[in-house]
This record gives sequence, C-alpha cells and structure tokens, in this order.
Amino acid sequence: MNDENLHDLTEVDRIIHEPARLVISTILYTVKEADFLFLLHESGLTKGNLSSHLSKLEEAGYITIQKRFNDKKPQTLCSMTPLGRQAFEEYRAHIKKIMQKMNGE
Amino acid sequence: MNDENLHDLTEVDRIIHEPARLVISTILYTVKEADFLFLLHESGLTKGNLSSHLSKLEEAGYITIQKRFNDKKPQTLCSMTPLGRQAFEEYRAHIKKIMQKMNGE
DNA sequence: ACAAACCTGTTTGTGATACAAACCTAAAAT
DNA sequence: ATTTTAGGTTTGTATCACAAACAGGTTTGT
Repeated sequence: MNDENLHDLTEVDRIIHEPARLVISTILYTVKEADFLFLLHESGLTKGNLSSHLSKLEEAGYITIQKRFNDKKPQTLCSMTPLGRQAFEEYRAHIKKIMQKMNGE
Repeated sequence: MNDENLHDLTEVDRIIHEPARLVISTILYTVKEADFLFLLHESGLTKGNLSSHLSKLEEAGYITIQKRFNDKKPQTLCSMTPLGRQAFEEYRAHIKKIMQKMNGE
C-alpha cells in the first residue's frame, strides 16, 4: 500500500496549498460569505496580497466575488462555490494522507 | 483559543511546505541516508528538480550531501541533519493544527 | 468650500521559485 | 574510436508572492 505512491503527494492542489489561500479557503468554507475587511483582519494578510489571492481563487472558480456599495462605501463580498468546496474537501483528504505518510505509514 | 490565530497558519515553513521537498523530507526523515537514484525513483521527480530541491534543502541546513564514487560511478548521498529533523517535526505539528482549523476547530 | 485624512481596495515592481530541457563528465558498450 | 549509458547539474522561462505605490470615492476639519 506504500511503495511508489509517496510521489502522489506532489500532486496536491497548489491553488489551495499556498498558505495565504489556505487560510482564506478555510474561512470561506465555514462562513459562506465574507467581505474583504473581515477576511483582511481574520487572515492577517496585507490588502494587496489578499486582493491578488482572492483574484486567483476566483480565476480558479473556487470563489465568487460580488462588489456592491454598502452605506456609500465599496464592499467586496466573497463566497465559496461548490467547485471550491469540493476542492477544499479533496485537499483536506490529501493532507490527511500526507500526514499518515509523514508519521511513517 | 481560536480567534485571530488562523493567520498563524501562513507562517508554515516554506522550505518543507513545497510538495517536492515534503516528499524528499518525508523519505529522509525515516531513512537516515539515501542516494540520488533512490530518491529519484521514490519521489517521482525529474533529475533536474530533484537536484535543485536537494540543493535548497542543503542550503537551508536541513540535509547534508556527500558525493563519492561507488563502483567507479558518482554517487550522491543525502541525509537529514538534526536541524532538518527538528524542522520536519515542527512542520508536522503545524500541519496538524491546520487540519484542526480546516475541520472547524 | 476647500483640503487633508480616511476607507476600500487594485495595480505595479521586484525578487524568489519551480519546472523542464539542455548540458556536462566519465565509464561501458559496440 | 565512436556511441550510448549513467549520474547528475546548469540554464532558461514562466509563474508567483509580497510589499509599496496608486486610485476612486467619502468623511472630517476649519
């Protein structure tokens, strides 16, 4: 069951594997909707990085981004798509396997 | 215990976090010594990538690389340093925490 | 009313990174 | 002797992450 499949571990989903996006994904997986500022504070990322990581998640089809005005201020709302939820769950399963390998099968 | 520390997850050790190096590290953590060809087959990486990732692990002080001739053929022996072992263990602990977060605390 | 500061983000610039393909050196084979 | 094989390394390219600069609009201060 072990043998040659250590190498499979390199096939992890890079979109989610990046720590910044892992944090964002973890939040959006549980919350269903969050705005930019909430994510900003919760993730601890800078605005610039948050912005570009959100774009990347959107490009991947993992989240949707809605822009609107709230109380005359711009607001960016994010929520995870079904595809994103699936990818997140698969990533989680993948990491679980990795952990088993790391602990010596 | 939860609150603002999701952001800590971004502080994972990038040297080990890279999937290719995670595979290499996982092998070297358990094996204590392995040569290039063994790692090549076990990891499924290309020669070029294996070579450069090994160099990066060496630069980080996580592994040592010894070159010698065996049966008139060049042989590259790698083994994990105490620093590397420590880093690997910390990474593992870190991932464990991440898993907990991903599963909703 | 005008300017300065603030809010909510985006774009740009720079340096690091990963990957694959080309390359290198010595030994075996033909 | 020339080609092929073995064991790797170097190079080239494209992507990426990050921080700093920028932008569009709003509120505050005077």
